[in-house]
Amino acid sequence: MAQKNVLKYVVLGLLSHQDLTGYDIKKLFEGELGDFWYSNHSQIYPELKKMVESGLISAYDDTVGQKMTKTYYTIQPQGKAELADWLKEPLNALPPTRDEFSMKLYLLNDVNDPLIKKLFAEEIARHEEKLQYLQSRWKLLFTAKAEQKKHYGHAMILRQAIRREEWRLQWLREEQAKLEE
Amino acid sequence: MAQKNVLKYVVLGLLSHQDLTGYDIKKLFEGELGDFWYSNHSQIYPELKKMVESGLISAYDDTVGQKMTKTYYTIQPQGKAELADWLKEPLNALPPTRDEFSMKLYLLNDVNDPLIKKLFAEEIARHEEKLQYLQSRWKLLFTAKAEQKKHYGHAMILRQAIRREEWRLQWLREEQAKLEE
DNA sequence: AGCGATTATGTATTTATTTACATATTCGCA
DNA sequence: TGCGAATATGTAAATAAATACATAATCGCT
Repeated sequence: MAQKNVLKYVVLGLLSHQDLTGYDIKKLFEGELGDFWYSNHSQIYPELKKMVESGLISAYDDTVGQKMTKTYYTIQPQGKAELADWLKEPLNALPPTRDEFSMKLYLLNDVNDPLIKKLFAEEIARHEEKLQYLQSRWKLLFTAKAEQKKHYGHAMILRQAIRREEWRLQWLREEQAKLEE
Repeated sequence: MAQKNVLKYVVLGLLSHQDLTGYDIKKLFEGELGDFWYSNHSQIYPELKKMVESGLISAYDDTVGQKMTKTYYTIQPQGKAELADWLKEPLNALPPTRDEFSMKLYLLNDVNDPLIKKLFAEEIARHEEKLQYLQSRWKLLFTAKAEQKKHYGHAMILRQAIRREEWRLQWLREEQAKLEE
């Protein structure tokens, strides 16, 4: 199960700010939210359907161009109540960490195995890439201080993600340096 | 799919050091490996069976007491080859982060919502607990410097996990302090 | 000798998630 | 005006993972 249908609450949370289409939600996961939550559109659309059926949200259509309709979803009182409950509830247990990089490192084990250096180079490269992306997001969204106050939670978790990447890179480089000795 | 059957390679990696039973593997996941990889026994036993069928590993029985048999698994040449291939392969794409704490923070958004403080207290408590556990593991396994060399990969990733928790706690406490202003 | 915790191994069911399949319209641009 | 990218929405199939169901022997202790 992994996460006790957190997607439902994430969707409720997003809809509690404004009406959105399934596509909007998909775009949010691909963009600014992607570093904290993600679901494929093949999960999003059925979930929205189920939520309408259970009365948590309602739907209305809008027309784009000549014939294309898009469906917006609105949170309903029942949905607001469930969202509030979830926010109050204690956090679920931390899901088990599954880290392929660490696992390979553990299995290689021998300091002199040339694959270890390759592994570090690879891991560093991808975390550098991620850090750059996150920093560009920060610049784009929160250069204006007023925005940091307005979207406090968002600013906080973006700061956290940036820190996480910086720290990971720091550790990776330290260990890499040790390997060179 | 999430992880392209990494469990198979993890099992191969573990068996490349020594023969193990399914229960041994389960115990490793519950113990020293649990911070880097984890699977339930309901996944482990069927996976071992499949691996025997495909010739990656072989099985032999041992008797405990009067009638209890336990099954050990041995890596076969084909398994060694597949393991070596996997270790050489580039890492799979980073799985999407799904962080319930961050998600709640994002959704709460309002600095003054009293739930934010509660959320931080909770998150700090559980990371403190995890850090303590990891530190006790380090003490137990690597107080002797010789062990750090012998199990280089293991020492490395345990250090990393400890760092990760320390850093996360540092960030959490910083943000918490900001909230008090 | 008995009892509870641990060892040991499995299957069944449900849920979550990914990948692939599938289709149609609209927007921006050259 | 034509074409490719983006918008928009779905379903199907496969895999990964969690939870629940199930059973039986052994070890350590009192």
